[in-house]
Amino acid sequence: MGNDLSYKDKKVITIGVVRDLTGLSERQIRYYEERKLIFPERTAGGSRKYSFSDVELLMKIANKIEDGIQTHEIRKEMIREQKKQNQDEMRRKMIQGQLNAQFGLRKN
Amino acid sequence: MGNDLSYKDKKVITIGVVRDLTGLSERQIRYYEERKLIFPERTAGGSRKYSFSDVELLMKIANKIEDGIQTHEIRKEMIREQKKQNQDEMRRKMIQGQLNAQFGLRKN
DNA sequence: CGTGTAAGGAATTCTGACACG
DNA sequence: CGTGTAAGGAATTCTGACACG
Repeated sequence: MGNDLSYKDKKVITIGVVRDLTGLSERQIRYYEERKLIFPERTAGGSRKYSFSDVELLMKIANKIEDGIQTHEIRKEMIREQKKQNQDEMRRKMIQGQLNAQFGLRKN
Repeated sequence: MGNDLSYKDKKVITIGVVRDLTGLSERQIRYYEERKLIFPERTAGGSRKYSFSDVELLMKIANKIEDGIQTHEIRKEMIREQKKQNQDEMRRKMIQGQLNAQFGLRKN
């Protein structure tokens, strides 16, 4: 079933609150976006909006940076993980598709 | 076990986003606070912060207002519900206490 | 009673740049 | 490379008040 995109992934938190939640500076938070590690949405007026998932991700990123890993490396890691997840999702869907074809109408 | 106070109840959403999420005006949102129906937290600078629960509650409130119910009535309803919940919680705890006393150490 | 609005000010956020290392 | 900072401007939010009904 398609994930609800419930609270955890809704982009509703402005950068100031994210700063307070993570302890990072706004500069850092914006920089990680520049390096394509994080992707906030924007309000009509142009302010960034983050989700709780983003907040968690930011803390993971901050930890890696503290360990001396560069943003470029972090990005590659993230892309790798993303690919893997996509594959898993693909497999899951294909198997479900097979089952549906043979035993019918269980709507994904 | 004490609820995690996870995403749903964390006060992190500024009034502008709440406005967009609920379709209410900022005026309405602030007024319902004045009438003690909703209790946002504040940032260091004094801006209001709401939770997803608050957003849901606001929409319920808005529905009741549309039905012609006055804020004072809504407040009484809410207090009634709150009392009931407290009682239920109290009973639950007492029963748990009894069980612990007789059969020991299952930590709530 | 519930809501809109104009008013003035303060807090928030934005971008692009310079600095350091 | 990652981060701090001062700069100027725009968007956001706040409060108290007047208005209407």
